[in-house]
Amino acid sequence: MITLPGQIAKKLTKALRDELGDALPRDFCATVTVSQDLRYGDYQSNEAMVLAKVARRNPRELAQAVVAKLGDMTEAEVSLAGPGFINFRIKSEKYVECLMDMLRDERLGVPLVECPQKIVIDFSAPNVAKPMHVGHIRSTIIGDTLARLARFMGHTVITDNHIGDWGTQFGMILWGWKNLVDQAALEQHPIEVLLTTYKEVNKRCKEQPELLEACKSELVRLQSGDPDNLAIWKRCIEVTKTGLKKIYDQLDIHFDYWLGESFYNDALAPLVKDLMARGIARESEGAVCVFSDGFHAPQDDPFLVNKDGEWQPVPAIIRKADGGFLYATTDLATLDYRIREFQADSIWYVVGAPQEKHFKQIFDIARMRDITGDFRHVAFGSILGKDRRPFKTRDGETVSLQDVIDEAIERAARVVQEKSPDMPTDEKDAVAEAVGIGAIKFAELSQNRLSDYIFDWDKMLSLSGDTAPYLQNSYVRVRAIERKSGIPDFSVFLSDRACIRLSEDREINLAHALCRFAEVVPATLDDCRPNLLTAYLYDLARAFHSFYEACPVLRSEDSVRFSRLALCELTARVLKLGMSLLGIRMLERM
RNA sequence: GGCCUCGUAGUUCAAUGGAUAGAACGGCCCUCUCCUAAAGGGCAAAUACAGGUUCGAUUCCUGUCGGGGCUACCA
Repeated sequence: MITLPGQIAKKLTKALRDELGDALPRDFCATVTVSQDLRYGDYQSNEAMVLAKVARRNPRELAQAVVAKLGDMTEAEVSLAGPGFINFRIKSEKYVECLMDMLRDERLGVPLVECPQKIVIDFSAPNVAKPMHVGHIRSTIIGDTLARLARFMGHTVITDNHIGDWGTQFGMILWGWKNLVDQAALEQHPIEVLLTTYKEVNKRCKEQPELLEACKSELVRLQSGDPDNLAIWKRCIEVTKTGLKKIYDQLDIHFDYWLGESFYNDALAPLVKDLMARGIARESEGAVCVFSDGFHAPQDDPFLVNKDGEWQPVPAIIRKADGGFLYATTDLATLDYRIREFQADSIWYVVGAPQEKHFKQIFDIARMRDITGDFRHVAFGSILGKDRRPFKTRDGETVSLQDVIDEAIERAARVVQEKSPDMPTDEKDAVAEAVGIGAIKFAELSQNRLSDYIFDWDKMLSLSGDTAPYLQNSYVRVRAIERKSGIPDFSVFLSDRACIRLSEDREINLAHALCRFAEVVPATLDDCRPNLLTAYLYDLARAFHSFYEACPVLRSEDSVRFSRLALCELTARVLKLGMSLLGIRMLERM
């Protein structure tokens, strides 16, 4: 199935080829975009103005010629405007056809990708014994949405939670476990005790440098295989995983694998040896490093930095002078494993923007090793505090993710109590959870992925305006209409009588919005930008609410009633599917 | 110092080089005998500064000012 703008683009491409002949590149494909201002049309193309330069022709004259070549289109009325815009106003019957197609299609018109890939998505990745805080929201929620989108588009997706289960924090935890922890309390509240222990040792280390040494030696003992320390370490991971899974279940986020850093432990020494043997890595100042191989121009080289007008090496260190391995070493082993064992075509790392250089180096080392694949660092901006400075993570003042979730559900519960006091308690709880968690996810996904944003309780947990509950409410409104319509099964009812008629402005607006779903979903995944989908769904819900106020459904008759019921049902389906791609639940009542 | 990134209504955010820069919150007006008012309909309000590229710049380039990040043994 081809989207509406896709059909137009195809014909436009042909018209341009007829007009320009060989001046057009062989693989040229015209783009048709949604008009910003609906007075000009529904879709527009700027190709004439862009290509006029290449063809050395007057843009308006070229556009004129292309419009003539297009002739009468079955899809749209074509017009020419300004310096060479080609505008398309979709014919009403074409919208009707599109809506009818959607009614019969489970995918609601969204095409599958032409070349399905196997994609490993690496996201969330919290550290053991340190609970998730607001800083983990972005990776966790964006990563989950990308996984859902990619699967829906037809890719094979493997989600992998690369937890930090082998870091230097274990020195402190081990020392604390042996010297501070009350074993009885640990049995009762393992996660809380683990956290307070870590915080306490961290605090003491800052005051007593000699304690830090004790912690380091605990770490060395762990890494050299001391059975006591290994047992404690394993117990920490178990406890942490149990706690994490509770949050993930609540968020409805699940992983295919939990291959943490420790999983790659045995692969590190051979990897470094291999890199040295192949001349990719060498010793420098006692450490083993990968330096630039001169493949890139200096300004694009992730292993060089300009200092006082000269290019200085910034190697990736893969083994410390003391023999220890680092983040980069583990990531190289991880990439290796994913390509070899998972047969991945592509790996997406949903990790903050500050690590851009790290990933450039990792991907470049993969190139040096002749490992090929589509490696992407899906970066995102930082979460800032009110003072516009990065949210601090080590001052103990960070808000935990669980607190954010609890607060969101609590706020939602108050609204449910206020709006629907007669609802059964069980349902109230379910609504509060879906609304609260939906609000968090939607707020996160509405942001431009790459911009920093300021964390604000009221904004993150807002329940009115451009938020998840606004969309959930439009779905609830449809469901209320459908319940009262007395029609038992909508899929049967709608397939029996194929007729939609659009006359009111608000019906046409709604129809337009519904048909756009098919083009928005692929675009969202192409750029890894969930905010395209949230913005679209909000637009759709707005069109629906507006339609709902002006166009009575159940009180209208015959074909109008049928037509409006069909619009309602399609709105519900698009909203439900769209929100499910964002990992947000819809409700029958609220 | 060098490199990267960001500066948009009072506030928080949008806008593949496109036409009159969109929303939300907050502010000010309206709308519940009517399918859930968690809603709808209005009003006021913004591209840091200075140049350049072109039919056209919030977007690309240069410079200035300001925030953040990175810049060899943390992850």
